[in-house]
Amino acid sequence: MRKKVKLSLIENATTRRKTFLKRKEGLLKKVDELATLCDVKACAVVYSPYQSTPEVWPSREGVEEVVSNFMECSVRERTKNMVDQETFVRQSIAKENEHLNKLREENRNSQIKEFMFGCLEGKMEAHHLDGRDKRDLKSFVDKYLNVITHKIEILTKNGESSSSLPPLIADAAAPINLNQNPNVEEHEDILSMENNHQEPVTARLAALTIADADVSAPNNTKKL
Amino acid sequence: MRKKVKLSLIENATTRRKTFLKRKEGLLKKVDELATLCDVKACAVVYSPYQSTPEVWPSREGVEEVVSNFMECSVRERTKNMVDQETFVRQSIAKENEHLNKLREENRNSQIKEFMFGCLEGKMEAHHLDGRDKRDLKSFVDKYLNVITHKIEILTKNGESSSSLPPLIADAAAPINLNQNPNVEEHEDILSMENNHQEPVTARLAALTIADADVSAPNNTKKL
DNA sequence: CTGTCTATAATTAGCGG
DNA sequence: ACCGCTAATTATAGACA
Repeated sequence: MRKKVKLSLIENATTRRKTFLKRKEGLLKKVDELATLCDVKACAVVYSPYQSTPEVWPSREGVEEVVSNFMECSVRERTKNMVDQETFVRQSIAKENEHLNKLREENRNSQIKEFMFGCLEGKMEAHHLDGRDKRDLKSFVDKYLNVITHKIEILTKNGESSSSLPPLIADAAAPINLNQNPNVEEHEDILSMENNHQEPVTARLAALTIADADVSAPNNTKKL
Repeated sequence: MRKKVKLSLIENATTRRKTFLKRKEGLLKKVDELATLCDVKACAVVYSPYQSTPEVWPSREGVEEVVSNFMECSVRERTKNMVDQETFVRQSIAKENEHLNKLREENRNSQIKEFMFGCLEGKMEAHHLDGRDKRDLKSFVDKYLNVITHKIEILTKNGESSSSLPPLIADAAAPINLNQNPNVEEHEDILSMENNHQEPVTARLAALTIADADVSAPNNTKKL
């Protein structure tokens, strides 16, 4: 499997040169596209140990024009929209961290959902929940129940006001029969629940609501 | 389906601005990566109507350093590795055309293969072949037959010299029975034929070889 | 307009010739 | 070294908030 390259100096000289040539190509293409699509003046200068003279885009004159315009600004002006490399990298890192946190969030949510549905199939014993897990699970179950309750209300009202649509949903007190499809791999997202699991699940969910999901000392250990 | 953007000035100003912002980001990131991965000095200057001062990477000093190095070269030197935009675009077009031709080639090959296998299932009547089609089909069939013949030779020799491996392939003179799997969708590539179709097909293919695949006036019409 | 999301297009790392 | 290929990563167009 192709590995995701680490963003740091490529040690192997052959590889480094190859990468350089490929990426320089790509870069010049990007500059060209940017200029063409958006009608802006731009230039790039790349100064490598592989060629005695720097390579530039779009042409010597083009570079000189852009650069002289740049040089004409006062230093104050020049500095205004400037991104120095350190700031740039810091910003990139910040962005990546944000993204990472989002992924962690998603991941945790999936685990909780997985666990919740696992419980409904009676596989509760395998996990040890700490305080945070319990709190999050409770809030997840609550959210789920709210959605279901809301749906039931809507549909009940519809069923009463207009008998033309047959009630789509079983009464919440109806007997529960979950295991008809015992190996469900994907559980639908709670916010986009269509019409699969939610009806007969209700009562069980309510029963499942964790009794002591309260206030143990906050504990950030991630295991769930 | 997201459409492949046409490489020309974006008419809609809002879209153009959005594209500009996104692509400028991407571009600066690429410059950063190139410099980091390959340890080269590089800079980019983008001069847009959206900001009063040009945006640069990696920093004012960085740009000035790279640019002054550039300016120090004699004009002759400067011009050496220069790519002016016109040449650049011409090269891009040439490359794209090459690619296009390769795709045409592939496409034609697929059609011929498709047709050949179609014939083996008796669906020959639907097509009208011109001279070129016939020639290409003949050469395709010949190639195919060569591969098969070669395989048979190899395997026959193996079978004789060492009876430990049972012959994997039927004798070419054996009765033909193609239609056991009548709706084959994918035919394996002729160069990587493993062990599916080729054996019983041989004799039929030979019989199919187009009688008059010869020398009608060259005709470039593409229909097959 | 500015930002987020997602499906698709584009780039490119690693490999084999 | 340089090409071409393909599978993987990355960029981004377009839709939406």
